[in-house]
Amino acid sequence: MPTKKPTISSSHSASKPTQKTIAEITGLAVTTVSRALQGDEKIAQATRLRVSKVAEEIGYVPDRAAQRLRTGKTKVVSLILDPHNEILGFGNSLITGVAHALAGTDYHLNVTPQFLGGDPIEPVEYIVRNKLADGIIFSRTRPFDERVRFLRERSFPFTTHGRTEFGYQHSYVDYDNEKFAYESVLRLMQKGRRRICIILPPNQFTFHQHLNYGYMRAIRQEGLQSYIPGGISLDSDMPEVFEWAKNIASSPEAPDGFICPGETSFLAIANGYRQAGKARGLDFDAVVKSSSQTLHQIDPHIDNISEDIQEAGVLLGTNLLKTMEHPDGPFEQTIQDPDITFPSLKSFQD
Amino acid sequence: MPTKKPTISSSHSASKPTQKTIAEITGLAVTTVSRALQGDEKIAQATRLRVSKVAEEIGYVPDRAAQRLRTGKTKVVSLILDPHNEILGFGNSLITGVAHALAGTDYHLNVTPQFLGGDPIEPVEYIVRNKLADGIIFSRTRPFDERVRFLRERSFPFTTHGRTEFGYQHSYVDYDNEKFAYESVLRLMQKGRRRICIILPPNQFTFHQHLNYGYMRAIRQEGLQSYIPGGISLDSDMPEVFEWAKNIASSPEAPDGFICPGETSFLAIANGYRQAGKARGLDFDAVVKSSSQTLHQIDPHIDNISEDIQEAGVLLGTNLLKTMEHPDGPFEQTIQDPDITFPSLKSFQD
DNA sequence: CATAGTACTTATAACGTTACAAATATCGGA
DNA sequence: TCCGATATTTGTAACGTTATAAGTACTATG
Repeated sequence: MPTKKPTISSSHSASKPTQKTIAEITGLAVTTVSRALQGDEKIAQATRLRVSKVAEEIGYVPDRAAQRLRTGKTKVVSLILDPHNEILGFGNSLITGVAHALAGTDYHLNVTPQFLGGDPIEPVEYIVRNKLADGIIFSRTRPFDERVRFLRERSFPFTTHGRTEFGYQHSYVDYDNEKFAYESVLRLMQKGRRRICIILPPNQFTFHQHLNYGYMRAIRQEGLQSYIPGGISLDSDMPEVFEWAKNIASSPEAPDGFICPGETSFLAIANGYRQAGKARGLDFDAVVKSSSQTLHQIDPHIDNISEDIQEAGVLLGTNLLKTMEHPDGPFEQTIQDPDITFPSLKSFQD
Repeated sequence: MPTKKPTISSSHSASKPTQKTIAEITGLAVTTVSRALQGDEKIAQATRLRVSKVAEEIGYVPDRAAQRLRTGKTKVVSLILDPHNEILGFGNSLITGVAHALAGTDYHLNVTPQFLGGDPIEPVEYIVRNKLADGIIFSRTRPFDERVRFLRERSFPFTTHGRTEFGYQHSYVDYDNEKFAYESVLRLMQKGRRRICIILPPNQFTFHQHLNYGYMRAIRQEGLQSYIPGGISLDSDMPEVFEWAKNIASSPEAPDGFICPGETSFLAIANGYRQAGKARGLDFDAVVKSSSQTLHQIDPHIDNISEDIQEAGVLLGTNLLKTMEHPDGPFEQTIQDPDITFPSLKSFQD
């Protein structure tokens, strides 16, 4: 007789089924059930099948708290949401992307918002201290990012959205902002623009450098005039940018080409110029980096290079999964290539 | 001698400090430490103080997995993010709001994205089945919402963003969409508009009814003409709405007033009309419900009634906390009052 | 000085899982 | 038939916490 008779004991059917319940039904030991569910090769295939069938039938789901206590693994990934991501669905796309990458694994996604004005290291420290996740994703890296240093020191798995300039490697996903800026300048020149202005992010961020390099490379190469506004950044709010644009528009040194690595700065600038009586396409042009469909849907003629944030989320998720599996590298490093497909100049004219 | 001598044992300072570590240092039993940390009045105040001082010193943090296993409480709140929330920072504001409400409590926020096209009950069932949270927040309720029914049957704490029409009470936060629609009609009438069109959400949602009631009430009361487009809803994407608006704009029955309970539908309509040669302020007017600052920043003259989504998040969070504390009610029910302050008609003219 | 009450502390067990070491069953070959 | 190897299963303990019931010491009372 290959199996002992099922021991009909008092407790199953009531309350939540556990491995113990399965053990009682199958007549196996709890250990065996555990290992069968893990797919351990050392357990007879017949047993594995029988166990998972019973598990299925009685609706067994493993207790994450118990697994976590025993194994030390949370099976959670934390995404730290930057307050600057609030604009135009950035955060949502990122979340959706990461969630997609995690779907099918047994990892859950935990979103920790970083409050405006708080030190960026805080949520990271909190997660590590309280062991709330097995891996962390965060964005807006700086060249010598404190968070990267912190996590690396503790060998805590992470992936960043954005690069750093440390001497060592780590997992990241980034957008080729240098190419974006470079190509944008060329596009504006192609349209006959000569005084090219770029709205840069605050200079502590790595992607400030990348944008700047690409921009300056093209400016120098083509012998154009550069214009980098002092008081305005990608993080300035719209009214501020609007005021600035309105003022500069009527000055003799008014730029005639804008590179906007964010949708809102474009909107503010376009409005400022319009307010000053200057029309886009006539008095100035702009290339915009958009992370949503909104702008393109408002006006498909806007020169727009899109950054696929949801894809970035997927990449961040998969890179982090790999990093958690092999904590000592090789580190997955992915650069998203800007998709440069402008409306043709001809069709734009009519 | 009131305290035993600290037992210097092998293990503290290495590895993660636990209650056991504190017990060894203070010479108390683990149970006492546990109860002291919980602030149990039965433990001498001196002891409580001493324990928390030591805990502080050695950087003790409770192990959430162990607490969860023992108590059955996850101390997690799940926010289910609807894919339709992706537009214009809605989801982010909600997250930030809930996070604010939870800050200072020992609850963590877990964001579960609901994938587009998936059954809305799925994430709810999943969370309940796997006991991933102690309470759930979700949005876009229907009059007889399956999720509400499901959770209520199992007495699982939840708060909804939006009302239902069940005979029983539950905790919710909602926006007074009826008032929004009603006041919007009046505003458009005040501007001389007579053919008023409203873009409604798909009719399975409760807030479709509320918007419709408010709208119809004002339309009838003032003897205006109503226009509810058939093929278009608040969830239609921009190009679709744009096409529709462009077509209707040049027909004899073209509405001259629009109520847009979402920013993107306004943008699409305004573009469609413009494309058809019709100008806002001249040929038509619109009242928009905005959940971000973007629109207002683009043009402060747009008649705009704002819905404070972050506040909604805070309310949802606090309501849920109360519900979890008192699972049998009374249920916190909050209606957000639309802030109706239009630019004055005079100043709009110049 | 015994007694009851009060103030405070503690041992034990348990939550559900898995790692480890050990036991048992099965099989092929001598 | 016995032996060793292989296949499979199992008992025990532990992860860190808290609920329960029980303990001890001290204080007030008569």
